[in-house]
Amino acid sequence: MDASSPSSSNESPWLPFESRRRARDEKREAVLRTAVALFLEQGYHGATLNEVARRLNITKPALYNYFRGKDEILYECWSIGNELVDDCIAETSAGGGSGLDKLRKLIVQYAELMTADYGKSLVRFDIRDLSEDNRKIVQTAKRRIDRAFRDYIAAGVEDGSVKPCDPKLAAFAIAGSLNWIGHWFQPGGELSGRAVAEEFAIRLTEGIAKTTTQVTSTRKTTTHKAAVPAAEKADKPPRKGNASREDGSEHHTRTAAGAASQSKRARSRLR
Amino acid sequence: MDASSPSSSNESPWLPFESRRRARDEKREAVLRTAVALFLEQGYHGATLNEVARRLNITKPALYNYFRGKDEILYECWSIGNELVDDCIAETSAGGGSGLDKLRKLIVQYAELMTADYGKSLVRFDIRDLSEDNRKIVQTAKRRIDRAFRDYIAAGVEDGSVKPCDPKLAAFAIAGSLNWIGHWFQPGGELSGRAVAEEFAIRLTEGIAKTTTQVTSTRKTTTHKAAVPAAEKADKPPRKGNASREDGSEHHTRTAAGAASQSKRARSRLR
DNA sequence: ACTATTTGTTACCCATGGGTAATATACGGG
DNA sequence: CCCGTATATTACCCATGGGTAACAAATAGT
Repeated sequence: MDASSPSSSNESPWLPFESRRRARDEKREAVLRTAVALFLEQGYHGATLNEVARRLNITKPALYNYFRGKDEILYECWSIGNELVDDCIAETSAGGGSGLDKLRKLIVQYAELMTADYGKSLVRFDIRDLSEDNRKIVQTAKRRIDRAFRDYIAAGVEDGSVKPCDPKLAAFAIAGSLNWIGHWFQPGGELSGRAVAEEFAIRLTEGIAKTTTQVTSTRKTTTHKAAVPAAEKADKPPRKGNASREDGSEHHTRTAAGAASQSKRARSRLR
Repeated sequence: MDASSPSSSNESPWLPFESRRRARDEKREAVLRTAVALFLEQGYHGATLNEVARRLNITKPALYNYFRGKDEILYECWSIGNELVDDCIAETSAGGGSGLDKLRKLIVQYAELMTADYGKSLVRFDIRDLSEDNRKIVQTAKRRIDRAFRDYIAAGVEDGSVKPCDPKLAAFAIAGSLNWIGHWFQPGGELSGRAVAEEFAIRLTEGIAKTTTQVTSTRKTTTHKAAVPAAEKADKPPRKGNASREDGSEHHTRTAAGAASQSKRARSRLR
């Protein structure tokens, strides 16, 4: 299909060796991309491995070169999404600002994740379809995400940027709205994921923000066109480039255990 | 079709006949109650009909006296939940008040529904597991629910009780928070369903309400259960479709089509 | 070219669980 | 008492799809 002819001529002699590994990883990711799309489209149980394979122009047993089984594929899809969320949390936690600021940043990023496949997998897939071990990992990670929301809210209450409220319920309310995006959002719609994300960041914090967004009644800020504060070009995804990738890891990622913690693995270009 | 011969017992001659029907309906509902609990507990695909039957102290084929198949059981579970929601909407629509008032009433009732099994089935079950026909019904009903939220919000914007906003997005945000309840709420927790519901009614409208909400958290509002018109004898199927069940041929339940509309069927004590 | 490894294929296995047929039992009615 | 209906049971079918074994083809290393 691609990149077959060159590389051996003027490239490093090591490259063929590495290119094979890279080809493998790319194939692995291709499987995941196809699988997550199919799982979302037809549901985990409705989707068959035969269909996954067919869309990749291979046959079912070939998939078993890369994954141990269907449930591991599911887990890996989820895992990628989880890493993306972890990155969001790490980034918002690292950045400064009040509790409310952090909360809003997290909402923006989380919301946008929910508009993409791997993000959707976090909320659309059923945890019970995973193996015992992986299910525990997922549950733990979900608690961590929940805690991030609660912590930011609690911090906001502390520093005065958020009205006094029950962080637990407030976090549930916010997370619910955000997770729901993963159910209704379709890329073809009139709203971009980014637009939805920024709208939600305002809307969901309007009720608990103490720094009132002061909607002066004279300006009707129609809120959904251009009222959003322009969102400083803070889109810096190119932070911390994809440096260390070939840290000779197990070529199967297998065991899947312990993979949900360190999210810095800098997945290349996802979504 | 009635006016048959009297009978021998001290009760109405109709009674044995009717008591048998009632027994049947009770068994049907028992199946549904068991099924919805099991589906929620283990997931639709994880739950087996054998297990449903086992919990009822019967065997799998006995279930087929009441339902045509697993997917119909799923649909009926969903249908009950949907009727409950329809009742909420009918009630809030009938009551007066501003758009915001209606919205809050709907939120309270909808939220409390989400803390019970049949309510959860609305958001936890996968629409794709239904038959083609039933899936269409569900989709239509979901749109109707969504529209209720949007309409109330839009009405609120009109009458000035709600800040100008995009009803579509606001409805998504609110519905998301509410639906999420169906995922995290567990009856054993520290918060009652009612408490969560009333908290959410305030919290979710705080951002869009124009009238500043004085949070008097002890809001013992409206009727929720007793407000339903008694209608004990209302078991007579209304003219139209639905027909009387004793049309020997299809002793199963009406193809499930068209059952999602009329919600006043006064299900006995659910939840 | 020869060999070992990776990666893919064809052909198959088989556990699962939804669904059905044949049949037994309880029961109301004449 | 017998019949018809409703209900339940036992025993079975079988489509589905995840998973595997045996084998073939491409590829790297020598």
